[in-house]
Amino acid sequence: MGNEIPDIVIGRLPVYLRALTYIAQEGEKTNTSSHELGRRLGISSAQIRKDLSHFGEFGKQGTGYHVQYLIEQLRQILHLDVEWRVVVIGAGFLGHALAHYNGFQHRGFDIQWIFDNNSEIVGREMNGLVVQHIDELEDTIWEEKIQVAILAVPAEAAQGLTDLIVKAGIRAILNYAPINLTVPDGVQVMHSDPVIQMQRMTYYLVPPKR
Amino acid sequence: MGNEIPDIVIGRLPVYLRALTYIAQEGEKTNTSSHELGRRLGISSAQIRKDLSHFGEFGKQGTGYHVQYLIEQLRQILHLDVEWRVVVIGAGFLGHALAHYNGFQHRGFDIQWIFDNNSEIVGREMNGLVVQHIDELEDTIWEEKIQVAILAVPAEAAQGLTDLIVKAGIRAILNYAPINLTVPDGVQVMHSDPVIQMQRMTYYLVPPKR
DNA sequence: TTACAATTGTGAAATGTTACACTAATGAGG
DNA sequence: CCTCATTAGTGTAACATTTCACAATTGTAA
Repeated sequence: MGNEIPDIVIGRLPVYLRALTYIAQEGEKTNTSSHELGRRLGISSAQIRKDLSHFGEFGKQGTGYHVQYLIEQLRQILHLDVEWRVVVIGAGFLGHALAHYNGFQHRGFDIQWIFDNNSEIVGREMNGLVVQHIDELEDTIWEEKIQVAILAVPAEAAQGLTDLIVKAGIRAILNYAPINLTVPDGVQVMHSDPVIQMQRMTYYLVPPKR
Repeated sequence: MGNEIPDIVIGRLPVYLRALTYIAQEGEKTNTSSHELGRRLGISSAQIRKDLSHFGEFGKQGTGYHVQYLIEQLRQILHLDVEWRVVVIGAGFLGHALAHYNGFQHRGFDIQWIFDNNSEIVGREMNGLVVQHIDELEDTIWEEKIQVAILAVPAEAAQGLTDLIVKAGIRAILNYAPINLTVPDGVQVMHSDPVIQMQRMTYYLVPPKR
């Protein structure tokens, strides 16, 4: 008991949650099984059962899992039963896209601020948000007790801003800058560099002849 | 001999490559070591050496790795010695951001086409590219022998388009739609749903009291 | 009421990954 | 030439993750 739950298990839970949400939306079934989930996700049913078993017994032999109940349980486990307020840092093309993406809503996140250092962009309106000057970033995080940030700035600026926002209280960073960030223990970072992901795929491809 | 190289090893190579590129740009050293790389990336030096040893002997005892040489070797391993031509599917806010991102250049990728089904967007110019109608997608992939695609469309459209582009010859897909794609064997897919990444982090955070 | 198909949760086995610890090579400095 | 600090590559041990396989439970249908 009291074992650490592997990171890799945590990483799959949001995927399960997303798949369950689709099943719920389809509205055809109130129940599902590890086999169905596994088939949809390309994961073995045993792994899904094992993963869930770290947190409790959510299913029923013979009938499987009640979709809505499992969704609620997963949301609790992942701390998504409250809505996390998020700052976006950088209002260039990517920040602009993030501000306009409505997929955060209903999945646990609410983008409430967007910042940039470019005075031509500051003050502009993006999907209901007004771009703030980056000088106000530190105070905003501090005063509003924001814990989650999305970094959408050039690589050169990323580490400096990271140090600043961590000092101000940020505890989770989704980083789009193509650079490896260094953060203190206890601060979560996820990296999202599209080129890294594409380079990972080309290894398996046969290069074009030209 | 002839062993399969683990996916997880392949996944780290692009990260090594990116770090080496920064070291090369800094221009202060022509050589580096597994220890330095590890320190920068938060990875153990033993792991870096082990990973590289799958592909050959690139270093020299006592002196480490020649940065430029290792960069070239990694680019070859990852099939980045030719430039991959890429189609972006979806010219909404995200597609727009991708079209304007110049970070693909010099890292092995060249976005040459962008498609959308919205006639109000088709014909618009984005960073030198003209948005094409999605009806031309299949023929373009086929005729130009494109193997890499970035999907930036709503979830509802993603699987249908995936089936279409795979049939047309696409072999690697970077998917931004918040849905799990099903593809035939031999087709690579990487998923990039920001919400999944954020949900993974909130598990480790203490939720705000409100 | 009984038989049966479906399904979970889980120990144990199998497989995969990382870390350790050591040998051998290298170059710098005396 | 010798010594020493540095470092790669690697076999093996330690650790982590996945898969297997099965008992137990459930609901359905005869």
